[in-house]
Amino acid sequence: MLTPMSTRNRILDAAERLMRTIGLARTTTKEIARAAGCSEAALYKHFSSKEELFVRVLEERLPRLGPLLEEMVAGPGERSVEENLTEIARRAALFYESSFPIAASLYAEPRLLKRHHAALRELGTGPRKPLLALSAYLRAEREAGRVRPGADTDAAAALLLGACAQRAFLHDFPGGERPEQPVEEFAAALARTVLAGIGV
Amino acid sequence: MLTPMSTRNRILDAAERLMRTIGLARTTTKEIARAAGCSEAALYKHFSSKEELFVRVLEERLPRLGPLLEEMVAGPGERSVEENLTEIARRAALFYESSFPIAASLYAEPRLLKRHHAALRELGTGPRKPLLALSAYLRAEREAGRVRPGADTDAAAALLLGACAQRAFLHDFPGGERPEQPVEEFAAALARTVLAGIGV
DNA sequence: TGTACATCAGTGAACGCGCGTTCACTGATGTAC
DNA sequence: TGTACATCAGTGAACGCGCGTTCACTGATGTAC
Repeated sequence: MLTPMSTRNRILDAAERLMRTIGLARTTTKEIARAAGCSEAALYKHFSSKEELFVRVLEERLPRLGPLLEEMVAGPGERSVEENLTEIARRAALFYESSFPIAASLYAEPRLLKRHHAALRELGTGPRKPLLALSAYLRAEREAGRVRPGADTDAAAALLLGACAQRAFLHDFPGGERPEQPVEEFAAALARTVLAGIGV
Repeated sequence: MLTPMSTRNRILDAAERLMRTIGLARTTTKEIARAAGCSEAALYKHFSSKEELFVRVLEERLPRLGPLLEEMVAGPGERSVEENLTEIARRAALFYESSFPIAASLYAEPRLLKRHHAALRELGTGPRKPLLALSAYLRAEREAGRVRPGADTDAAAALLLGACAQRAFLHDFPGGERPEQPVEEFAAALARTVLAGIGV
C-alpha cells in the first residue's frame, strides 16, 4: 500500500516543486518525469493529461486558508480581539506566501485557472472564502461588544487579508534588497493598526 | 511620422490585449501577428525576440501607480486625510485592476519576471514604490498632526494598498456570482476604516 | 510444489504538431544626376 | 523630367526544436489448478 501509491505522489510532489521553482511555463512533462524519477509515459498511467495533473496538484498539494480560519474563529473566545487578529494575519501571511506564486501563475493559462476554480467550487471553497469567514468573525465580535458598533467588517477583512496577500506577492518578486520584516511583527502591526485606526 | 510607427504600435497593442484576454501562455507570435494585421516576420523587424517584445509591452503599455501617487501626495493639502485616502484607494484599485492579471501571469515565467523587474529598476520604480510613497505621505500627515502620533504608517499603507491589490486579484478570478461593490464605495470604506479603526 | 496464464506499473522510442525564428525576396519610396 | 540605384518595411515559406502524447513492449507479482 506504500509503494503502489508512491509514484503518483512523487509525480505530484515533483510537479508542485517545479511549478514553485522554475514556473508553470517551464514545468514540462520531461522535467516532471526527471524530477519524479520515472518515465514521461508513467505520467499518463496516473493522469489523463498534463492539464489534469496540474489540476490535481492544485487540489491535493496547495494548502487552504478557509478551514484554518473557521477553526480559529469557532474556538473559545478567551483571547483578545487583537490577539486573534494577529494570529489570523500571521497564518494568512504564511498561507499566501506558500500558495501565491502558483496561484498567480495560473493567470497565464486562463483555461487552467477556470478548471481550478471549478474544482474549488466543487469543494465549497475559493479565494473569497477567507474574506467572508473573517468578516463573519468580526461581526460576531461586534455583537459581543468587542468591536466598535459602526465598524465595517467587510472593509476590515479586506484590509487585513489584502495586506497579507500583497506581502506574499512582493515576497516572491525578485527584488534584491529586502529588509523583510518578520511575519510576526508584520501581523502584529496590522492587527494593532486595523483596531486602533490612524486618525486623530 | 504616423504610418511608420503604427506597425510597431499595433504589435504592442495586440500583444498587450492578448496577454490580458487569452493569457501569457497562449499569446504566440502567430496570434500577435494575426491580431496586429502583419506577418510574424514583421515582429522581428521591430523586436529582437518574443521575450523582448513582452518586456516592451510591460514597459510601454502597463500604467504606473508610483507617479500618480507622488503627484497626489505632493499636491496642496486642502483636502482632508480621509478624502485623500479615498482618492488614493480608488486610483490604486483601478490601477491594480488593469495591471494585475498581467503582472500575476509573469510568475509563470520567472525569467520574464526577472527581466521585467530589472527594467523597472532601471526606471527607478517597482511594485514596492507605491507602498513607500503612501507611507511617506502618511508620515507627513502625522507630522502635520492630522494622523495619530503613534500611528504605524507602514502598516496603514500595507493595509490600504493590499486591499486594493487583492480586490484586483479576485476581480479577475473566474468566479460567477460577483455582487462587486463599486470601486468608489470600496475605496471610501477602506479609508474610513483605516482611519477610525474597528476597536472599541 | 510446479506450471500456465492474467494483471499491471512502468519503459524507450517514436509520433505529429505548433512554436519561435530565419531566409531570400518584393514593392514602394527616396535620392542623385 | 527621366533614369539608375539605395533604402527599407514588410512578406511567404520554410526551418529545427521541444513539446505533449502514444505505442508496443517488459518484467515482476498474483492466481488457478
